[in-house]
Amino acid sequence: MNFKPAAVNAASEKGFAMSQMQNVERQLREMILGLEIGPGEKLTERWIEGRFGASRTPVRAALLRLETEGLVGRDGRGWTVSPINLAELEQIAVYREAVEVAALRLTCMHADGNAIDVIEAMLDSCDENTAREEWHRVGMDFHIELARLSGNEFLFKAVRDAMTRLSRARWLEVRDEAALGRAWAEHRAILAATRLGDADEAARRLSTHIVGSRDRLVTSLANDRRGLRARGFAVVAA
Amino acid sequence: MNFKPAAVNAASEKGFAMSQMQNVERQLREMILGLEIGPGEKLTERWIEGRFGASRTPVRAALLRLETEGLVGRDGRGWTVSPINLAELEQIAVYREAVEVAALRLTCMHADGNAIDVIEAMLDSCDENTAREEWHRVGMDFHIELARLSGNEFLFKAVRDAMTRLSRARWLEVRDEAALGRAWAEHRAILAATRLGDADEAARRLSTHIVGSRDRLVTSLANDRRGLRARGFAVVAA
DNA sequence: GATACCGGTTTGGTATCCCAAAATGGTATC
DNA sequence: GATACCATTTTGGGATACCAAACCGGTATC
Repeated sequence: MNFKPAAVNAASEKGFAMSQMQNVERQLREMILGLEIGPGEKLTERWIEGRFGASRTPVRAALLRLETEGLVGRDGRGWTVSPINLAELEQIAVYREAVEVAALRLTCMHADGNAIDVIEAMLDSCDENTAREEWHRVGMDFHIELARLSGNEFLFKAVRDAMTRLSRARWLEVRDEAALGRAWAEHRAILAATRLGDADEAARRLSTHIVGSRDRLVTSLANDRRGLRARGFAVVAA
Repeated sequence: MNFKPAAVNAASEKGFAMSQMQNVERQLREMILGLEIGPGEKLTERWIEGRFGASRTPVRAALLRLETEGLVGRDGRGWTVSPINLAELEQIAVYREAVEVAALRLTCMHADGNAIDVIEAMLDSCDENTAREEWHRVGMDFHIELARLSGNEFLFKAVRDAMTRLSRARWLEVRDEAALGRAWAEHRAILAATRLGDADEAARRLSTHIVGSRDRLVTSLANDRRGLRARGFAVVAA
């Protein structure tokens, strides 16, 4: 029987036909990033199949794609949601710094005021009434969109990929209002230097921002490991 | 019928059990990188299925993986071997420079003489009697292994991925003996600076090497576009 | 109580079948 | 000769059936 109950409706989003594979991939990614499925949890193709009303063929394809994003991994024969790995987070920070700084330097060489205005507007859209989740999302998009301005597809994808991998950890981070404010100030300073085309200054500020961000993140997670463990989240030490 | 004729034998390489997916992926990658299937050529799942004696399920899985490597891409509904894209090659050079330099700087901070000896021995293994194909392979492995020494998995994978994407283009490049000698000299100079832990010097030489390499590559391919076209290879302009 | 063993169950890997959409090729029309 | 049109074939997307290996629970043995 080729009857697909609910998934096919969810698929047609604004009349946009989506393949089952894309559906499963998107929904599963959201569940993983939204921590609806905890880091370290086991996944079976059959569970996913039942959960999303798709057969194993698209499920399998989606898993293969998510594997390349580092969101799921193989555990022997089966599938596992990737645990939070502190050592990996530190390595990603180094990687991020390399690609983001390179992208930013490129951008500074042909800074486009309008494009920078758009990014600044993103930052402005967050105020004290904004949900924590939104701050989180905008904080990542800032880096991603900034990298996009470089015009280099590879640097852009590298940054986007790195942010995706950091996403869950950053969501788990206990962040106070002050830290968020500091981050936003740093974002604005980076933008300002970029607008002026001052590559060295922008690069320096971005590096500092990334390193500080990494330190706060790793410290927070290391301190809260007990709490995370209690929620059933696998956390691998640095 | 679940009978698998020859593929299963090729699979057990030194008693090493390999899944059909891995088999198809590896063989197809080799055919693409070895230009046995030309850039721009159309692929059908059914052709691959028949060619390697595997069913469509592992074939599709392999294609999905190769897609993330950039070796195949989607052309509407079907699959295509990625064409040689000059603009992309230039972007990859920028990307490479960012990640390779970052990796090299890390390596310089904890330079391991023995590890560097191993890489130098790789270079030494090439002489006037060495096949062109071997020079080609060692030239890539030099960069990959050097990146591995950084200890950063992400930088390493980024370099490996970049070299894979450059591989076919470099193989197509018309390279004279002199250019090869110059490249090897640059490799040795980079190693020497790295051995001394002179990060700035090593980084400078690596940057120069990459930029020079890019220029020669793009120029060569642009000049030879007619010849490549004649061989049935799709080449997209910068 | 710990452990080794065994049979049933689950699960990923694979082959195969069906379908709708897209490509193809031949034909009639202008 | 070019073009629009229709029948046929091909092809990728998806669903399902089957298998071998891994997993699990219970039992017997020490």
